[in-house]
Amino acid sequence: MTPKFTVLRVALDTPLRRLFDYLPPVERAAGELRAGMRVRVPFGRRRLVGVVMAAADTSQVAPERLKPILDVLDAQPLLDPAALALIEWAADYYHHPIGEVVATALPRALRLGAPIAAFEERWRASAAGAAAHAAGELRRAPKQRALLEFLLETGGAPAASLEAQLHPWRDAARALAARGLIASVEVPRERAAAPNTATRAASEAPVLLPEQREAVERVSAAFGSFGAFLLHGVTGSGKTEVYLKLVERVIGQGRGALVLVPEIGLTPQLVGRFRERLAVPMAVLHSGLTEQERLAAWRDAFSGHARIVLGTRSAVFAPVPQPGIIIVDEEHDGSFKQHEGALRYSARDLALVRAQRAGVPVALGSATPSLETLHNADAGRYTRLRLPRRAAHEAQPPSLKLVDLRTAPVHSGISTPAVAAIARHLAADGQVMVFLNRRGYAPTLLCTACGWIAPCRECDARLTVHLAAGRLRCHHCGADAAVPARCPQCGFNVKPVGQGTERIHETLGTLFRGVGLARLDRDVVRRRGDVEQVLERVSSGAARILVGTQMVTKGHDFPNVTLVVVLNADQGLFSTDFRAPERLAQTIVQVAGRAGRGARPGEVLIQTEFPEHPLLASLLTGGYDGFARAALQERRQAAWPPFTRLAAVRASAKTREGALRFLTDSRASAGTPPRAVRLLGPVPAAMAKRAGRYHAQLLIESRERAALRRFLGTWLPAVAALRTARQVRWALDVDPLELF
DNA sequence: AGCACGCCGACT
DNA sequence: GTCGGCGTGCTC
Repeated sequence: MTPKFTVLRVALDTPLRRLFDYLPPVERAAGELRAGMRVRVPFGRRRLVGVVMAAADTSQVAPERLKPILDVLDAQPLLDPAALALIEWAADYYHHPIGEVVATALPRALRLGAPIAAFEERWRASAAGAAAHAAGELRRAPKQRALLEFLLETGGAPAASLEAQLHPWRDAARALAARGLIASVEVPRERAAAPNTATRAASEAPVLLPEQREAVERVSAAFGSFGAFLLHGVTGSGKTEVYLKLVERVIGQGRGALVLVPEIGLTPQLVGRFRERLAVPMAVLHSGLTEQERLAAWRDAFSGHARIVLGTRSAVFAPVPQPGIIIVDEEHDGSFKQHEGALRYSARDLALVRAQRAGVPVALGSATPSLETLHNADAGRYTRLRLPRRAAHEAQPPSLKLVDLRTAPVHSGISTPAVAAIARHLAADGQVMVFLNRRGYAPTLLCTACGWIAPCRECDARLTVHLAAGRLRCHHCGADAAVPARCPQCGFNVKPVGQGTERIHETLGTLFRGVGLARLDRDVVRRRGDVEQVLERVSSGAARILVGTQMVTKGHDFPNVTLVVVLNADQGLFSTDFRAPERLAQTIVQVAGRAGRGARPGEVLIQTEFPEHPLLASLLTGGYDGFARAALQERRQAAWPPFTRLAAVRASAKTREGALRFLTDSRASAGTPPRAVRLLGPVPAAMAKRAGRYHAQLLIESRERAALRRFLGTWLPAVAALRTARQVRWALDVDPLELF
């Protein structure tokens, strides 16, 4: 029987956990509409852009309440079936309203209805225009004459270049067009992404080590079908060369590649290497782009013009027609997890799902794989490929040593042995990297008389002293105040206590006069290109000591760095967060990996008050593998992930009670949860007050992924419907990375 | 989330 | 007498 009518199920950017049914647009056949196309629809009093997820011939909604679609925005689906499947999977797995997942997947411009097919307005002179010009007309209209001349000389130009060169030109154009002397047309935009200017041919690529070749072959053998690979290569082992080779092969087969990287602003070198080696257009997506740039990159990827999409977290949703491989570089990096805002997703995990749906291999690369990934490799779900050696010939793994801060003399945060080592390496013509995960001058401003400590009014935190700027700043809410000259409590002297990168930089400057110094942290890199400038000072040798935070650990390759000093390994040794040891080990191994990448051997000094701590001991004797084995054992015994599954409901409110009340109500609405599921809490967050709001969380734990999913599926709609839910900001975080 | 409707306080 | 506070309800 033929259906009486067709409805389109549309995803709309609202927190409502359902699709909305619409009638086809008037005077258009429903058959023209396909899943993945954007439509404009009436929604209450508003008009919204949504995405058609499916067509159906019945609706739960009474027919008289169905409204017709106003407009169809796409001629072709903006989201292909694979993208829709990924979105549906994410909505289901993260228990998130599908409309918001769709919104997360699209750049803002497309969400608001911008066309994906890129057309531009081009102007050209007509034959009449040429004749008029030849006849010397328009003598009394200089603007019009200039425009006409310009168009005749250039043979036509896009509106954008007229805007740039002849502004104002619109009135003149209108006048000329009215006389038929010039005309405008909408034509397909010229390609935005220029092909990479490959300066090194593939044949000039470095010769791969046998294990690199093996990795390339093993992954290549899986082309055309799903397979997950862990590319576990020590720092400096040449993972990037493996990626490049794989991408090159995929491109050679006429397919595309998706490459995910952590925070791209910090790894300009990787983008550079792709551009240098692969002579195809590449779309680069990261958070530093303007909306226009993001849209342009998306268009390039969507049209198939850019065959390589390289981007950060949200690029996991970017279109890649005919994908051949997905690569996740530094898969352990926390920035793949979105832990704020509406949809909290792991781009690494979604990359696996996407690869599976697309039937292509996915390669997860890291020198310090996450314990989850190692566990999956152990369980045989991922194929483990090892790169145990450094690729640069002669490069040796660095030697790690601890400096016992209980016995070694320390001045301004740097121990005497560390100072001696720095002097030694500088004398031997080496470069030195000093790592401290704390920016600013000092973490505390203290009154020496009464013990007052500068607090943040809005957070349970101390203000950090930024001396050069003369400001006190909160690193949690951004609060900013002048450094007081005297204690506001007793009027006595205040002084900065403790060490930040700014102060260490200053100290090193006095200890090593005349030696070039550079600093790399969020305070010194404000604008685009700042990171490159600092890195350039290091690679050129102008700076011989680099002081920095986490930023220095990210993939930069400085062959002359022979010494790395970790100033304080102790934050994280005794954290309540069960993932803190993993993060600390990853940071230490990553920063240590910056040493000895050239011909000379590297040395790593780690300052600690707890040299006998098991984490440090296992790192020193067994390296990251040894640490990971021990840590996984502990996780198993303590029943933490990856041996159990976690989710957290996080809430914040203007009062502590408000946040806790909502979570208590949430817990109550669960009734008696299934046996496999446990609810823990609610508890206030470790730093309960942040930016003037009080944070609390309720933890959900289960031994079975499926049981957790089922429970959340029934419980969450009830939570969302709670009366108290309206009075708080809340979100579900599935597979949370940080517990606080 | 928006956006409206709907009842109770301090002001043009 | 109104402007506007946020509780409640609805969106195909």
